[in-house]
Amino acid sequence: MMKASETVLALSALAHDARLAVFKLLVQAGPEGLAAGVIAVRLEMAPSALSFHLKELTHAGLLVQRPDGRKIHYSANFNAMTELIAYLTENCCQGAPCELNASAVDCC
Amino acid sequence: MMKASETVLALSALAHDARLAVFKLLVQAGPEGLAAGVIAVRLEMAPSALSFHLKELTHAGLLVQRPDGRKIHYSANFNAMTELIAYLTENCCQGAPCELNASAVDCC
DNA sequence: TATATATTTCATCATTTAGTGAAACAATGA
DNA sequence: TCATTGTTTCACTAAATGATGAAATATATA
Repeated sequence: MMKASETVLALSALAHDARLAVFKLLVQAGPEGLAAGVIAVRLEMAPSALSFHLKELTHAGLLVQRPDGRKIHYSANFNAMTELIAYLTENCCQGAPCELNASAVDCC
Repeated sequence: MMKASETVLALSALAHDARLAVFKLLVQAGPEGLAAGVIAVRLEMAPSALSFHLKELTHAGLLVQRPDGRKIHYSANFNAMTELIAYLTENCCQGAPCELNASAVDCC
């Protein structure tokens, strides 16, 4: 189970346009992930800016790094995201039951 | 369905120790919510600091304000939280299926 | 070894965020 | 009306965040 401090770290990491876009892209890319340079091209970001955001997401445990020659592949840590959602769901449902909408139910 | 920009706003609002604590407290408190002063006492926060954070959460759509005499009651907007969770769940599950852990499934 | 490629790190700067205490505002009750 | 209570707003300050471009690092290839 996730601690509040870890949750805040993960939320902070995702609470930025560019970082949320990076995470979504890497979720779409699947377990193999994408090289930093590919992400930079796809999202039209400066390499140094992207590197900064990748570090934030990785530090929060939401991304995993894997060296591949002179490239570095980043991929989404699905387990961390699942734990984050679980934490929020618990806090959402505590006290009063919540009705998840169709899309959320379909998804899992 | 939630937009990315709205999601970032909600995530930013929750990405702070004090604000996450406020939101959790108000979820526990249920639909009636709590007066600002009660929240301040429970969480040992300065009134002006709390007011700042309540404004952030309200602006993000996560809280609802209700005047009650000279008190102001704040309550959690469960629908907004549900939408936020739905957005994250969709992004979590897109590309590769995710297995929600037991606590999350039990909850809803 | 020299060069090119991929990414990170660093220094700098502007912006945003958050805490503090005083003052202001609104609503109630004497 | 005056004082009290509950909350917000304001001005100020400190700290954190994010963008930028240059330099550094590491790996691969000629």
